[in-house]
Amino acid sequence: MTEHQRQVISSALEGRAANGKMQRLLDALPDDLQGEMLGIWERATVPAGHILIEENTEAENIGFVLDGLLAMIKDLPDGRRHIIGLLTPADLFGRAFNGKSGYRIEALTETEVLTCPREPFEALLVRSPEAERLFLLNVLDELDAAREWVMVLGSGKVVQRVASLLLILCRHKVQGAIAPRAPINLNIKLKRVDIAHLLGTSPESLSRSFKQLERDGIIAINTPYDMDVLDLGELTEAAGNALLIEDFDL
Amino acid sequence: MTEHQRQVISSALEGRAANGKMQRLLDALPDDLQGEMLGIWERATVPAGHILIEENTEAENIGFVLDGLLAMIKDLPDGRRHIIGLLTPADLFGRAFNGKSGYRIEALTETEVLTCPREPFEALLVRSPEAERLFLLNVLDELDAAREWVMVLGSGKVVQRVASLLLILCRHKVQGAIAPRAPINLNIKLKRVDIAHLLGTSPESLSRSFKQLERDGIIAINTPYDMDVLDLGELTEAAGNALLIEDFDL
DNA sequence: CGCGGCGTTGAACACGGTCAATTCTTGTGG
DNA sequence: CCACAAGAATTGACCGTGTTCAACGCCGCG
Repeated sequence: MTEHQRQVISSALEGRAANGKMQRLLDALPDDLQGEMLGIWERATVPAGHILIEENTEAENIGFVLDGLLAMIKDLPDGRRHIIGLLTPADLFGRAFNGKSGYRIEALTETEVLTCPREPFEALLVRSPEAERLFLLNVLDELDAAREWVMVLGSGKVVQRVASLLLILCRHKVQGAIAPRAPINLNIKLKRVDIAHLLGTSPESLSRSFKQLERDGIIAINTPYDMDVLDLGELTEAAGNALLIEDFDL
Repeated sequence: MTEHQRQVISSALEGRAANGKMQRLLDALPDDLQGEMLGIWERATVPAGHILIEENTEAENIGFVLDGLLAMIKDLPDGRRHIIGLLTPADLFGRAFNGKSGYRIEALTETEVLTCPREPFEALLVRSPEAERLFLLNVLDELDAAREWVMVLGSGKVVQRVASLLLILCRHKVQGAIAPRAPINLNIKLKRVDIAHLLGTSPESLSRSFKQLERDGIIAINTPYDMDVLDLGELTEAAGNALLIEDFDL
């Protein structure tokens, strides 16, 4: 690894949420591959609304989110759109080994990403079982996340889905920290419309659900993008499913 | 590989839907590992209703479906249940490398499976990059399937979800066969209640949706478990989303 | 023959989607 | 700094869809 490469990466990671994970990923690689891995990545800043991977194309790039928020989006023939999942810092996206994508990747906010061409990335995975193992674990996590969404969307009522979303955000926020008794402050970076598309509902219904949770004393809404979860237990209750409880040591 | 092992496996695969895939998986392995892989599997027949992997436990087994139908099921606190996904012949289940499972695996019909202890399976994947690659590809497929469900469940109307389900079943049935013009006969092995839990709706709504599709001339219902898809194009239309169209060469 | 599981049908009601109007916020230019 | 415009969120009213509850028909089985 050249000094130049080290600098590119360390400056890219500077102060980013994705820093820790990226470091762990790199450390798990054999020394000689670390340099190779670093050498193929390039940093980019994309504005909100930018499309990183088009639907139904063989994606030629693999990406790694440093900062910001991306979404996997599917447009329906009737003009509606559906958000299949979110990509947050430290998430990988792109379709290594996996053909064309059935949805597109779009930036919901201005986003910092590392990208690299698919070919050398795949080649590196093929050559390095360690790298492939890391990638496999990453895919397994994505699979869990996707199944979790299946559960959330299967739950009938909208309030339950909203509660579930908030729970997931909470979990993401506290990230293994010990039992959070105090209110958890959430900084939502999604517009109401986007949340609606994510939960398969309308902005109007969302608004009502949020209000209901607030009336029930479960959350406090400061601005549409800033709210506090007052009672995690009640929130879990409101979600109606037994998701994620074990992730907080209540 | 001993002659005995060959016989165990070949008799297990005899006439099974999973035969082709299993053979392909084995062929991709280096010779010396084929025997090892075969040696750890054991065949079992489980009755409908049997639970193969309990929720929230570290699953000690990996499984491979030979025949029948399994489901990933999550029980909700309010007594309702939700089916997250189905496992059909040639599907792998269990949680290699992946900790405890958030749902349980239950047999919906009498099912034939191959099972093996998790430890040696993982060990084999670690030792053989080829095996790991196969596993990775399998997980990637599961991920696609899970995301597909996310889309299906996100679509508002029940008829659309039902149509989507039928489409998926059709695709599964014709499996790469060339353009099916004639009616496609579907043999549904799911009870109405199970379909309801899978689609996040009620049996009553299901019944009405099926009837509507029949009234529209899209399907013909012979018995609740036996129906013909008369017009694949219309069915796709009714599904409302652009899923899977490219999978049939219409 | 009667019982029980399963699927369907019908009616009443609740939930959520849709449309329209209003408020709040944000960003722009005077 | 204020006025104004555009976008976003909320609120309210209405209506379609789906859930719920109940009753009925259909088999398969004891």
